[in-house]
Amino acid sequence: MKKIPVVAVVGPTASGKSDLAVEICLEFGGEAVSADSMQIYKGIDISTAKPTEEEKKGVPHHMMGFLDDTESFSVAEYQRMAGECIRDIHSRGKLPVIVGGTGLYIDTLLNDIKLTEDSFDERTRAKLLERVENEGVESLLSELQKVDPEYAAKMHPNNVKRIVRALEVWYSSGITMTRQLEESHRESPYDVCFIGIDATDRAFLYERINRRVSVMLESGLEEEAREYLSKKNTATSSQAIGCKELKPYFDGEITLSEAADNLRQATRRYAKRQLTWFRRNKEINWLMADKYNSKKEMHEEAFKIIRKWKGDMTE
RNA sequence: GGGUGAGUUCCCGAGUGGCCAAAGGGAACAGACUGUAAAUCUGUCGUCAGUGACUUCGGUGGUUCGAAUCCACCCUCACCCA
Repeated sequence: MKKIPVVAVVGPTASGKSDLAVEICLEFGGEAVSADSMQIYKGIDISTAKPTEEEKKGVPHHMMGFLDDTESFSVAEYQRMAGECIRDIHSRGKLPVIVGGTGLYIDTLLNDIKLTEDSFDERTRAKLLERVENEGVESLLSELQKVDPEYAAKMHPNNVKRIVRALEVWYSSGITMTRQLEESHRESPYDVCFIGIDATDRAFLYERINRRVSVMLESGLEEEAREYLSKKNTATSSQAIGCKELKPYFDGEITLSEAADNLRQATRRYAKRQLTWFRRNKEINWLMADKYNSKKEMHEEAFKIIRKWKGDMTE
């Protein structure tokens, strides 16, 4: 079976992914598919740094701003929906360009990871969490040791979330995490050209983040956060960096400038984690943003990589 | 000018004679990550060699077998009285 060609633009927040993706779409006739766990939400446009209509330059962007921020979302749904987008774009003779910083979403989508059926069970999870409260994690960890010693060995006792999830998978589907991990890998239907943006000097990235936060504040982040926080959003979106950092300021606990500093710091730490995630993907062609004199120069470099990849494919 | 309190490793902050390279937290760096992932978890964190050595706790000098911890003087900061 012939694989679907896909370009993936990855990297830490504020590195210039959105920009590059738009230029790639323009150059190669593509459409963007966002791979961002927060940009899927409606509203919170400023805090999630969604590209504006102007910045999109007429390029269609999928998987962005379609979900109400009171709703939860998961990788599985992302995988299914984004997969449909890719097939649709490809069927129309266009090049799908995945852009985003959510490593889990990207890997799950592009490696076509097979997720366990029926392994998502809120009630089981709630029960397990309750047991953590009453019995302590150790009890659950030793239970996991019995059903899946291999996975349990990798778990640190503080890693409550993963221990609980492993047991949740086991009780709801009868499959151990170790088995799930083994069986999840299958032949990907995509031929991916990965472009990553990083910088030789971390400070370069951090400065960009700092600046971006200032711009967000100037563009009305405060208002957006007030509005967002006024609603009840217990779901996935409340984890987003942006509104939650401003809350202590609204509550009068800290000053605006302190909140802004916290926001910058949280974003920098996030960028660091993104880098850690992407660095293990050896297929990524890294572009060092601080090595180029202009955006255009970096974009040209990306084009070159893509042309070569396309050439290799048709051979 | 007088009085009181304080100065600790990048930051905050414990430590009041040996068990102190110095608790704890933060930052930073590195790593993990398979249905909450912008979340969550882990490791390192004075220097060098890797069971040891060396340099640190405002400065200088002293007491002591031994000091971040005690004494003297000095410097800086905060508050109070003038």
